[in-house]
Amino acid sequence: MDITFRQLEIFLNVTREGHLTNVAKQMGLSQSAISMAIKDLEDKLEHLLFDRINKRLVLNEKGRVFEKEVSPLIKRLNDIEHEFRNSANKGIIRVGASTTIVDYLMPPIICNYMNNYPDVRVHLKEGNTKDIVQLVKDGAIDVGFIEGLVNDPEIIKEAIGFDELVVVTSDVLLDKEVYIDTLQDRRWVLREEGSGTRDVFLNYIKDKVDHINIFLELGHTESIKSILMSTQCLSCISKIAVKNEVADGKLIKVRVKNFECKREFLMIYHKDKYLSELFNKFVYFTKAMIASQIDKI
Amino acid sequence: MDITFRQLEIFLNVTREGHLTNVAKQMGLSQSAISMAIKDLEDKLEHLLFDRINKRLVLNEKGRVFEKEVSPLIKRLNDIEHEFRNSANKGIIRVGASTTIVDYLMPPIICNYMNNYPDVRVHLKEGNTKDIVQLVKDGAIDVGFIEGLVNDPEIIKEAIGFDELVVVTSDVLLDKEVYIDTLQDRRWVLREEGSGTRDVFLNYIKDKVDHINIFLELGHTESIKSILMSTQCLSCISKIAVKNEVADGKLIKVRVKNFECKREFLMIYHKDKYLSELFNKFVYFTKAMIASQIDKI
DNA sequence: AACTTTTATCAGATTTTCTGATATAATTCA
DNA sequence: TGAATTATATCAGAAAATCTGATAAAAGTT
Repeated sequence: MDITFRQLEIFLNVTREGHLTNVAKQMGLSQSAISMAIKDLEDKLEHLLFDRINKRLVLNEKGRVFEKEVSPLIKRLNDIEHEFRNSANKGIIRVGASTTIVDYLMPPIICNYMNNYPDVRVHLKEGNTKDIVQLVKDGAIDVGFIEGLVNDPEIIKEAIGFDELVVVTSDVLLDKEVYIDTLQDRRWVLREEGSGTRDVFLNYIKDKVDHINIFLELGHTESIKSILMSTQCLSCISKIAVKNEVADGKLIKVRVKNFECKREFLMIYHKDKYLSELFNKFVYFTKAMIASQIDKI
Repeated sequence: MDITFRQLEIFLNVTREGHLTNVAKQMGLSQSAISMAIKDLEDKLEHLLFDRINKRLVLNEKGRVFEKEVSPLIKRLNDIEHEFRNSANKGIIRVGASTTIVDYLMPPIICNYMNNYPDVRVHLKEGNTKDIVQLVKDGAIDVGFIEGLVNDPEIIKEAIGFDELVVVTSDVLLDKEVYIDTLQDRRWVLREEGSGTRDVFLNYIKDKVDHINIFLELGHTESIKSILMSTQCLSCISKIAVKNEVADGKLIKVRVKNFECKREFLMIYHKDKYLSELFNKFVYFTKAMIASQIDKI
């Protein structure tokens, strides 16, 4: 019904050889198979491609353009097929990560990974924990890194490290030991609803304080840090996110008594995900890198 | 045994649709046919291309690169096939022509033809009559234009116009009526052996003179003209070749009495040549152009 | 829990492709 | 010149590939 790959290969061989018989031998087929394949191709294209001159088939004016146009494509397709078969380290991996991880852990990891696997492209998607879980469930990403909790029968999760949320501010008066309830009426800047960081914090303190004064909600940790540095607000965000600012003295880690707000970083993927060599290597590499990143803090 | 065009098309459709069932409907095939085609492709490539997540097939990290690489090639192949079928005016025509025709008739014709048929490439080969005949017999050129005679059962020939050989010089003393035998001892510059022009001239005068003083033999008509203009030698070459120089007074056409050395221009092609629409149009166009060119002289 | 939807797989039907024999046509050789 | 050789074309039937319809399996929906 349609032109086949095979016919094009036979065509190109005949083009090169000029003799059906040679091509037949070369390809381990009968002469009649070659003859019929060429005829069929000509029928389908509605033009003769060869002039039958003496005992040879020579490309005619139409066949020449066809050869010229088709030949590089077939070569390329053969290359792709061959290359694809023996290239375990080639692919396009889609990764999703929630905000803190995207901003503070992933960039150096991806960068390092891509240096080690130059034929793998990594697409990085950002989203809150809920978004990332949904993307994994849809198969829109291969693997997700999240800060929150999941509980879904479709999803396989692996803990890859601990994170700690700390209370920070630029108010020097708070550079001392305090109890959390003495802070509950100060102006707090938190991440927007749906954020894992926010949920974990609010969940953790709900037994310790009866309310908290949420003054501002922002989508990005970086914006929160900017606000903190220019006002006397407080926030509770990942230790990793404020590592540099605390070291430089731009922000102060408030020493809240009995406050140990930890959470896990999780790697998640779909239970039906086929674990290709490439995928496994990526996961292995990334887990190792994240562990070493966390250790540094 | 090998990956087929069909499988790649099915693969790309599944890629787009995500559902085998939809693709099956779309392509008018059963769902199992699609399923088996995909499985077979995966087997041949030795990698899974899709993750089977819930009721859908979603590209995995390997499938994504394959899709990215293969998709443009398949699109291009489909385009070529479609375009080729309905493009009567596209091709690569190989033309051979002997020296005089190549130099003085073909250039404007080819140029004009290519303006009218922008999708046809013309390859022009030069050679003496014998060479051109052999190229036609081998099918290495589609059509030849020659000045000499042929007689070969394989070759179809058509007269396309008359040419006249004239005696020319820059010696002003010869601007008068003369007999050929009064010139035989002057210095003649002729084309090399094997040239149609030379053969026709020598054959024509062999009954009129007993010898001729060949002073110099050159491969190209233009070189002969250069020599003529800087010495007082004579030559006998095509009227067409010296048209401009005679008009400008740079060369003189010697009025030799009883000298009418004519020959035919022939168009030749192989008897087994398939006369495609494109070929016929080219031949028609070229014949008309040559006739009009010759008329101008 | 029953129904629906979707993919996977199997055996057999269908279609395509290939083979082996033969026809045709031209060239080479005796 | 005529026989042998060499090449392509074509045909009928064999072999292989592809497709269908039925059924299984698995998950979502009602």
